Amino acid sequence: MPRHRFTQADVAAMAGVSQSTVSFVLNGNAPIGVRISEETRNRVLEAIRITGYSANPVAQRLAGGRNQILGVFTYEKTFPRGGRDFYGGFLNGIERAAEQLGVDMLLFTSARVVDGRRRLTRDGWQRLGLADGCLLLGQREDQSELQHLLDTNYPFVFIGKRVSEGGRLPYVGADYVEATARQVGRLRALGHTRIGYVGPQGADQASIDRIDGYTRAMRADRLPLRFVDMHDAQAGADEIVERRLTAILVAPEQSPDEIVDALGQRGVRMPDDVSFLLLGQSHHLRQRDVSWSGFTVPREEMGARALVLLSRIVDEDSRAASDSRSRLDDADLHQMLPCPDVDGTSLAPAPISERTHP
Amino acid sequence: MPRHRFTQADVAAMAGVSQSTVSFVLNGNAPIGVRISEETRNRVLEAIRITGYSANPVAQRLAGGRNQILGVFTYEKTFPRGGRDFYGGFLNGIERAAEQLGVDMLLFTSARVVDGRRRLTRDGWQRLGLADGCLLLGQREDQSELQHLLDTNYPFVFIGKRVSEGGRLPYVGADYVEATARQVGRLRALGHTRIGYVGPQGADQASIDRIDGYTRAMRADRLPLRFVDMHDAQAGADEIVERRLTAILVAPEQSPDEIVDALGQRGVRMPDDVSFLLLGQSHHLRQRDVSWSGFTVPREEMGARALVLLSRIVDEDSRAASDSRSRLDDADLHQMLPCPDVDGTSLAPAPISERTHP
DNA sequence: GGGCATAAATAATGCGCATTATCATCTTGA
DNA sequence: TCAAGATGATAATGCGCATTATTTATGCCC
Repeated sequence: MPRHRFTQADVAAMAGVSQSTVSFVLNGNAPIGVRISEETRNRVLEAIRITGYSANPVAQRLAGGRNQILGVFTYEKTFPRGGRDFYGGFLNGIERAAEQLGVDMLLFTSARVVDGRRRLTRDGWQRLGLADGCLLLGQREDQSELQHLLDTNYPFVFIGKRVSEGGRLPYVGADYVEATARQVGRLRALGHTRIGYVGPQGADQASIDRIDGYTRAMRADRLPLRFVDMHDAQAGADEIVERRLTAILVAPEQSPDEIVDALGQRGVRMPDDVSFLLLGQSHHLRQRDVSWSGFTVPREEMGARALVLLSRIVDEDSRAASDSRSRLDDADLHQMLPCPDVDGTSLAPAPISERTHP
Repeated sequence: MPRHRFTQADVAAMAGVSQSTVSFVLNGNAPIGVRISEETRNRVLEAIRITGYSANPVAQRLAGGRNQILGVFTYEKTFPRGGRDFYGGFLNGIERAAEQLGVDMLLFTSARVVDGRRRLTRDGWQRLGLADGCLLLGQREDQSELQHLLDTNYPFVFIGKRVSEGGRLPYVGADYVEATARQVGRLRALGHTRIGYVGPQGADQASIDRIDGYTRAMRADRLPLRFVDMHDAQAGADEIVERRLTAILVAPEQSPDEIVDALGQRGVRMPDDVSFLLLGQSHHLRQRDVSWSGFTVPREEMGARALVLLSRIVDEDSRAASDSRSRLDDADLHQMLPCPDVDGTSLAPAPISERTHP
């Protein structure tokens, strides 16, 4: 039999006051018309100290309050499997922030899985209510789900840029556009002009932004775009050789190893003949010992910032009634973090031949 | 304004019955004296289908029911940091099981940190009540905390063997004793006799069990024990050379790399001169490319089994009143999983010289 | 036709808290 | 002197559900 834990009523009895008084003391913010004298306040606090009382988070939540739980919903499986780690970095940052904020993390592992992806269905949706708010991670969110989120005014934050829904989706993203353009700059500075791009051309924001950054930077320098199809590593390698590319920007979905292998078979060496810049960390857990140049996505920082933002949104919501003006502006709600460069061993100056005959 | 979600009362109204009837239909188990006709039952179910009703887990919990949340408490930080990954494998298995059981995972990241370790203090303790039960991971649990857990009858399961508290702590552990003894057997079969042990001699169960397995196996073969102090890698390497050891069992807390390096400097090669068997996976995230022989701890399996066990305990508890006999016996409550051998490149037959002159 | 099981359900209660409405007791000012 | 505030609190309510106690038919036996 679960022994009775101290409740506000217990504390109240000990302090000789009513339960509501205890609640007011605890929450600090007594509504207009309710006042607690300093003397009573102290008696209550003393009783709390003695009993070691702490609020039952379930009851808090049911009564419409906050319960210091923030949820994490991932559209794919949360933990690394099959050699791919999508969320590790983010979770790290989230945990760090959660610790600092003093909140617990709820992973929605119960959500129904459809086509290998978790869905926020009607029943799954209701479970979100367990937490004060929720972080959303992953690519394949569903339009109707988003609409529902917005409709119900449930606090949430995306990790990763989201432009749909008229910019009403709060997110913390990585600035792929700027970072990718910057990589082109690095290559230009080393004399490269024949710069290719390898990566998916999908509709996900990361792909769009990387390609955008590549396209803009190349156009600004009046260089021709060279998209290499790496569906087949051998054919792709042939194409790279044929077009005499001296540098490749590689999206992390693509395993750069294979390309390097295929090029190696053709006598083309990395980085002397072809430089590689990786546009973010590889998702593949086991990489070989190559240290790639390129940029990294500040995943930890993104996770931490997202949780902090979510926490702020939750706070705002709870005092929305009393304090009309929202303190969260567009810059808070839509954060783009810079992606720092990485200096590895896959970047070298363009071959002399290319520099003399561009 | 969070739009009103469907409640049992809504469903009841639609079906023309009372809220309690809906509750009974949902839970299936109407108490003695309460009966619901098939016809009413169907009407309720139909209303549930139409509304898409699903229970509010918070209310469920407050009312003393279960809410399909299982907690995970780690004494160290949950996610990998500082190059060490303590829990990754476990979490993987836990998540898999959670998905199958249809429960959400709550990570108690809010617990107060004392001396770099999370503590289950009075306030942290109350928060456990958010979940139906909780898994405990990590080494440094506190005696009084354990007592409290037992006193309150809160459902929990340890990951990792626990022998204290008179065997009343449920756990899922790895059989280090058998696995370590088996490693001695592998070495014996290859002609080794001068077998050393490198690892902490602490009071944690894993160390105790590994040393126990080593000691027993060596004694059974009437071989002398050789504990090597690796506090200083150089001194340790000297000792290995001096004692002419041909094989070393290494606990994973110890980084085997350093030992091999130190030995290499003395012209002693792995595995030709000295074989190494690793007693479990290394916690160090970045290892070099050596593939160690030894055994692995089935962490995923442990995590999954522990969650399943926890779930069963929770279920038992809820029907403890009606069904007096407990269906969980000692073998359920104290599971030891075998640790499969790993064939790497660090194991070789004993040098000829040692075989002829043992 | 009164007592009495049985069937089929509902009403009522409480979980622990936040919040709203309400109530006493003092001041003041005119 | 008495209404109008101000002060300091309490009582009451409801969140959504599980559970216990109670009620209302209906058939059946003697």
